[in-house]
Amino acid sequence: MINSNSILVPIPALFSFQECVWFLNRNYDDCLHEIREGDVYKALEVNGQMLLIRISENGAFLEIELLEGDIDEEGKANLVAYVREWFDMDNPIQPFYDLLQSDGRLAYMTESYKGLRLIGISNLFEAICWSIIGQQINLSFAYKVKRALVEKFGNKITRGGQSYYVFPEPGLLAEVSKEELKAIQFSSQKADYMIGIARAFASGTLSKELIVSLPDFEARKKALTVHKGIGVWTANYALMKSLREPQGIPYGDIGLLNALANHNIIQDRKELGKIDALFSQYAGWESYLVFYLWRSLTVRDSA
DNA sequence: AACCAGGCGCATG
DNA sequence: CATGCGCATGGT
Repeated sequence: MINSNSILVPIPALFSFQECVWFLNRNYDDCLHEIREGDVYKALEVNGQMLLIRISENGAFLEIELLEGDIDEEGKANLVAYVREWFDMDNPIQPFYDLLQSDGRLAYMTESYKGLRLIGISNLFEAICWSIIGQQINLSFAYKVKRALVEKFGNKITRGGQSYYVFPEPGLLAEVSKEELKAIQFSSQKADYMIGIARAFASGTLSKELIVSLPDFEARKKALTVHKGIGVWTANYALMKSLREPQGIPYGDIGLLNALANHNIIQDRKELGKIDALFSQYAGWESYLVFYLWRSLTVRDSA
C-alpha cells in the first residue's frame, strides 16, 4: 500500500536489495538497524527530530516508509538521498563486475554476490568510533560494545514496544568520563581515543565537511591520522565507508588478509607485493574489492 | 587453555 | 622505513 508517507526509489542495474539486506543481517548483532521479514527498519535523527523508516522491495522500486515522525518535502528528499547513499544506489558498478569477470579467482563473485553494494556509514563520527571499537577485537564482541555505547548514550524512538537507536552525538560523548566507557568494556586506550575524537568533532576541529574539502586522498588520510586512535587501518576504513573513497583500502586488516589467503592470492600475511599487484588491477574499485572479499568471509546460511 | 581478533601508539634499530 | 611490544578482553 502506497500512501503519502511512502516513497518509491527506482532500483538501478546490478542492485540486489536482498544481497544488501543479507549483509546488514549477517551473523552479527548490529544495534543501528533491525531486519524483520526481509525489511530494514532504521531510526534517523533529522534536525533534532527522531524518525523511524522501513525500507522494503516493491517491484522495481525500493519503498521507503516513514513509520514514525513527520517531515516536509525537503525532508523527504533528504531521506531519499540518505537511502540512496547508504546502499550506494547511484554508483554504476558494471566496470567493477567487468574486472571481476576477467579475474579467474574472483569471477564467481559476480554471480554469488550479484547486486551487493558497498553499504556505507554516512556519519563520519560514527564510522570512526566504530572502527576504534573494532580495533583488534573480534567482531562479535565489538558489536556488543557498540550496542552498550549506543543504548547508553544514543537517542531512541519507540514503536510497538521496540526501541530503535541512533548513534550518540559527539557533543555528548565529549563529556563522558573514561570510567563510564570502561564500564561498558572499552579498554583504557580506546576510551581515551573515543573521547578525543568526540571532542574533535564537538569543537569542529574534525568534521566530514572539513575532510571532504581537502584536495586529495592523501591529504584526507593525513587529516584523519593526526588524531590519536586513528591509524592507517581506521583512516582507510572511514574513507571507504563514509566518504566512499575507492582507494580506501584498510591495509593490514585481518579479515582482508584471511580472505586473500582463502582465495590463494597470498600464502602469508607479509606478501604485500602480491596485495598491491591485485589492487592495482582494480584501480578505482579497490574499496569495492575489499568489501566483496569481506563478504566472502561469511558463508550464506542455506536455510 | 591457548591463541586469536575487521590495530594503535610509542620506542628502537 | 621496519620491527617489537603492551594494551585489554571476549570468542572459539
